[in-house]
Amino acid sequence: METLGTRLLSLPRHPTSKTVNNDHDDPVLSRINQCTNLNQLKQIHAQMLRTGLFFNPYSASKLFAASALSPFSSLDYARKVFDQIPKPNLYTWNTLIRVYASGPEPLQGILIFLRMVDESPYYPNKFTFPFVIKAAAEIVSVCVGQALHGMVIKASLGADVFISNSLIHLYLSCGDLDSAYRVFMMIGEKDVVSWNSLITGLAQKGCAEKALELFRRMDAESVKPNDVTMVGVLSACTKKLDLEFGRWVCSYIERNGISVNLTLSNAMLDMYAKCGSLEDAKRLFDMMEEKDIVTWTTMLDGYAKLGEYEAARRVLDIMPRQDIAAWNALISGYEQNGKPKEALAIYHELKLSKIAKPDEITLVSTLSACAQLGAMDIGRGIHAYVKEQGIQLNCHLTTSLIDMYSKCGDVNKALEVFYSVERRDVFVWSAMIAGLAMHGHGRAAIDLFSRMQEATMKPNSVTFTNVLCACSHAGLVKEGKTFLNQMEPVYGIPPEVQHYSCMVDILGRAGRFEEAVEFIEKMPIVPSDSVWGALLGACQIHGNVELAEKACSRLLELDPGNHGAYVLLSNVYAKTGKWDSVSRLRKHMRVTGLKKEQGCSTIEVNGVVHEFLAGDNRHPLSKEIYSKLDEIVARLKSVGYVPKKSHLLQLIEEDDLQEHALKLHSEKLAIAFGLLYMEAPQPIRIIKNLRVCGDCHSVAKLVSRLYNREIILRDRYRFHHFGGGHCSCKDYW
DNA sequence: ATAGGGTTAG
Repeated sequence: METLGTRLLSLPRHPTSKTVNNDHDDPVLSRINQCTNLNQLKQIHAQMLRTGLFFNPYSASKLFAASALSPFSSLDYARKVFDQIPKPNLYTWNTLIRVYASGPEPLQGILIFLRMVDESPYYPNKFTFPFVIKAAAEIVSVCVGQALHGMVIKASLGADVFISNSLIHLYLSCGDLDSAYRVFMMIGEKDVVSWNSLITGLAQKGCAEKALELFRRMDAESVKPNDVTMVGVLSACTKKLDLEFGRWVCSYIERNGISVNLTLSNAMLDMYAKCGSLEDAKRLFDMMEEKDIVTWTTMLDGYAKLGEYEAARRVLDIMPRQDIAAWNALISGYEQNGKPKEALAIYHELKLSKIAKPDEITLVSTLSACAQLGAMDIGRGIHAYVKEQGIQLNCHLTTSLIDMYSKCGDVNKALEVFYSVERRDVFVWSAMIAGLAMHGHGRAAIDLFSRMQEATMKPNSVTFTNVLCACSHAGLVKEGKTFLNQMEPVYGIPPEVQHYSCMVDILGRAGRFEEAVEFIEKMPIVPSDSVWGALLGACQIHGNVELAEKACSRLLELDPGNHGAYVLLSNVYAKTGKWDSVSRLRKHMRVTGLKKEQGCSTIEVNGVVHEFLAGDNRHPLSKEIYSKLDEIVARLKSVGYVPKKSHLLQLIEEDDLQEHALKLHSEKLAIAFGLLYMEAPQPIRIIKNLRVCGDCHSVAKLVSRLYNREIILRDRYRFHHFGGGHCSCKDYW
């Protein structure tokens, strides 16, 4: 135990320096700077305690700085050193705040700052503020930031360019663009970092155009940009997918002799890849003498996002170290390009190989793949993994879990996740509203929207799409109108085309065609294909031939390859018995080479996803499935089921052939398969890529009664819960 | 008496 006594006893061992004037004069202090590992530093620490040198605040500050800032430092050890120092000086306090601010627990930086103000004799100085403001930026606290900004002004440090630059960074990281800009304007002598802070922050916050504008102004005011500036500018180009300007920036860098370090090369590489020029990316990649893990991952991601999966895979296989980001790039490449099965295969490979540990991003991508596929067993497995690993649910992960459970058909489980978390951002709320909406719980979705406001969470444009979608699925016309009308005046969110589409859908489903048409004519933006699609969909439900033809032709003007439009129109003709028109349409489709998108149903049994196409024999158990289907149809007919032939797109003359074609619809195969191979109380969950047809809908209702089985069917637009002969959509879809 | 702000991939 070191005591005051030891210190005094040891003092005579430093006869030449009663006060230390220069680090080089003192052999111990100069040794601190020569340490190359923690053990050496600990030996000096021990010696300083023995000799008492440690109790000189200046000497202690030197030791502490080395323990906190040197390349071999450890925060744990640094903190122990700090706690031993009886009277840390201002430099020591500042250094501790600094290391916390850029470490894993920035909040500690703020708390240390408060302790310093409270218990030390020092006032924060011009060095303190940049560190503590950095901590506030890291925890994204605009309140703490504003309080610090106030202290800066009170301390008459408002003119310090270092502090101002930190404040710009802080305000931008909290999304307060106006304040950031105000601070920027107040700086008398802006330096290159002032510009960089603003440009980089704007680029990161999705204001790419503003960032580029600022870069032009910087040029005009002849402030010389540096490499960091160019990284920010390239990042803005990347966000805008502006290859042309990106190329110009690369040549600007060359022309102006800006030093190209690894970070800047990586930013250029990312710009080329994300803006779609794999050739440029590949050329740069091959030319780069120094590559780090970011270089490899950027290249991999570029290939994966542009669908060059083999090339992406090759990069993964040859890169020096496969960290989790590399795997994530491949998984999300598949998942975002609508290849969820491939995404899951990579995830499984990752788990088996144990090369890297899945992180939140891996899980978010994989859950999204599960949601696309309706693979709930696998999704549940991931949820279990999250719990097993003690991973805290952040808002991203919460949103993904809610989305996965909703889209896999278990909205109650989604609600359970929703209620289990403490933190809910606008995405979490919106996902839950969407989940309720797609399951037809329109009222519950709207109630949740009210609760969201009670929680003072500001809705965004997506929230409103989901709320309007809820109104549509539940047939809530009046409510839908109210929400749409409130968007701009009450919430400051101008309605976009998807909101108008939802409103047309709401009016159309309710059969209020005149109103719907008038609404389209009066809407303040040009109606898109989705608006006409919504009208056409409503015409199908109500069998409105005249309007269907009009909507279809408008839709085809905007999107000539939309085969769904033909299917819907054909359905309207069939529903109203206009078989010659059906025939004409068929012929037209044949001539123009338009094919109906193939219907496909998937069902997951024990973690394996089985896929069925209409009339398909690919399944190894195909024979059993078809005989089960025969049995089902026979049993249904015995209680009076008559196949609804109007739901055929093909024009088949003979009656039994028509019936046969209907029987082969993929969702019926999946139902038969589910009845055969899924244990009784568990519901049969099916995902269909297109809208479910009326005949399959009736069959599912009857099966749910006669076989006493719950069937949950997700089609392209919503969920159908069949039970006891009824469907949750109340035959309104 | 020591020092500070802005940087790329998922």
